[in-house]
Amino acid sequence: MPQPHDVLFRTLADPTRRAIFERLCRDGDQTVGALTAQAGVSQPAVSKHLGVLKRAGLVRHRHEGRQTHYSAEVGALSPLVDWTNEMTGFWEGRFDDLEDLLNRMDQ
Amino acid sequence: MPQPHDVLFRTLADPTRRAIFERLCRDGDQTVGALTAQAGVSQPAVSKHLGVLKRAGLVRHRHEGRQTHYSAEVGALSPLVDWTNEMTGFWEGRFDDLEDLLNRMDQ
DNA sequence: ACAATCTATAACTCATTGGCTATGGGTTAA
DNA sequence: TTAACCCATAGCCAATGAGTTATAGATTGT
Repeated sequence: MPQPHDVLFRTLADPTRRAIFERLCRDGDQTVGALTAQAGVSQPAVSKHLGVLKRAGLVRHRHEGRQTHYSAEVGALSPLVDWTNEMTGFWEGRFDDLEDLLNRMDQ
Repeated sequence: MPQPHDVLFRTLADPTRRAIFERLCRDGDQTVGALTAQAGVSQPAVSKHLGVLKRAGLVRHRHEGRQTHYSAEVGALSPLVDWTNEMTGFWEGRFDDLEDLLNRMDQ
């Protein structure tokens, strides 16, 4: 029942977690250790954030030896884009309605 | 120091608050009473959410007699759009790099 | 003036959650 | 095998924040 964009908003609301996602978008594939090195929080905290990001569909992971590589799944952001388009679209819709009204008043 | 999109993510993370904003986008100008009628929470809760939305720049308000009208400020969403574009843009950037590399290898 | 109405604020409670340390499971190196 | 390393999970704590009721301020109606 939670809409797709709901999970995204909740997941990306935390600055630390969003920073991890941004890093993955910018620099691509990263190990947990590399992410921890610049996250400013402990490794378990990073792992937890990665778990949340994964359940939101925002990251994928693959095991390589004893380390895990995570990468961003940018396509998962589309519900967010859709939502913003919808919100601004409503406004344009009302603008069109106003135009229609004015046109009809002209005649 | 908080980036503009940070406030937006935090503000829109709450479902009740986001629903209020969506309502304002869809149906335009609304009084606190009208918003409370369909929010599923108490009037003080709605007022609080409106306060948060206002501090985020997402709504404007005007007083009309003893009631307050709120309206959506859709333009305030642009940092969100910019952020998503940036995230997907990084990915395209890496894709372009790959293309460049392949082109150079062709020659 | 008084009552009714609308909104905002105050004070409080409770659930959520982001952080930590400790530890276990799995993998590579000595 | 033993040690060192990487990551995930468990368990705990403290801060945040969304909700409530109570109430004050401001406006309209009687």
